[in-house]
Amino acid sequence: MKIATFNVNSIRRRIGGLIAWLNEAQPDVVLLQELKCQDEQFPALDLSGAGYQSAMVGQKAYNGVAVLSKHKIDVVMRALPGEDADDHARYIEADIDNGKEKLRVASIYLPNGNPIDTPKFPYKLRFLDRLRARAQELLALDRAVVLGGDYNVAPTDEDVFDIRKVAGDALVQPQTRLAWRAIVNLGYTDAFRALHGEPHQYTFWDYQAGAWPRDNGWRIDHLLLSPQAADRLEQCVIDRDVRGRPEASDHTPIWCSLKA
DNA sequence: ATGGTGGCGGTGCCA
Repeated sequence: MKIATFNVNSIRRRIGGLIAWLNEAQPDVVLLQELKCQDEQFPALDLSGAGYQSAMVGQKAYNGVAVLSKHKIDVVMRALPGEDADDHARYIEADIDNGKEKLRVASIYLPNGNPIDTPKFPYKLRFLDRLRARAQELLALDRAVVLGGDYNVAPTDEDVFDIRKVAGDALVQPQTRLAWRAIVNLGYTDAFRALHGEPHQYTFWDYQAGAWPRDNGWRIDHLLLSPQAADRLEQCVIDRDVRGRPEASDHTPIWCSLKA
């Protein structure tokens, strides 16, 4: 079972490249973020033509998350509980049933949180706390759970190109990292870090200031695994070359494979 | 040190 997460930065701009990558990588499940479209604009037909069912939560111009799957999708939730006033399309949770097993997944687009002296930062921290509460509930399922997405969190200084240049950024604040660890410490495994110790392995490079050619990146897209999923973890790979293609997203896909 | 890019939607907001 191969599960990927990919912030596409507009599904309509990226649909051609996305389908090309789906055909190559052949993931079973894909968690998408930053669709930047309303429900009726989502290219479900193109995706079904490529062999993927889809479930999504759209929003005009901003945010938007989806689950794609070769197997049956049963949507469990279309928003993260805990803040009724939050109308951003940032969370979708679903069961994937391949006939042999049921996998619980969520596609998460965490708030960026910049600048940190505005209400955007406390919103990010509240979202992280709400996610911790949901992640705790999901552990009670005693099943394989994969919480994937753009967390907008660089967990350590080794996960950014130069901490000195980005020290004031919401993605590296001590409070942000503390809230991230509160989720991990419930018993979730950062799939990439479980298998790779190398520093400076990135999933996002800004469009600005030549960040990609300079490799000025950030590791902020993550796959968090419940114990039952972590037991089965086989591989975790950042498909870095996708970022270098024409009309690329500013993020690149990362995927993990779980043994049967 | 500074300015630099991209997406949406049709102006500034967001990243």
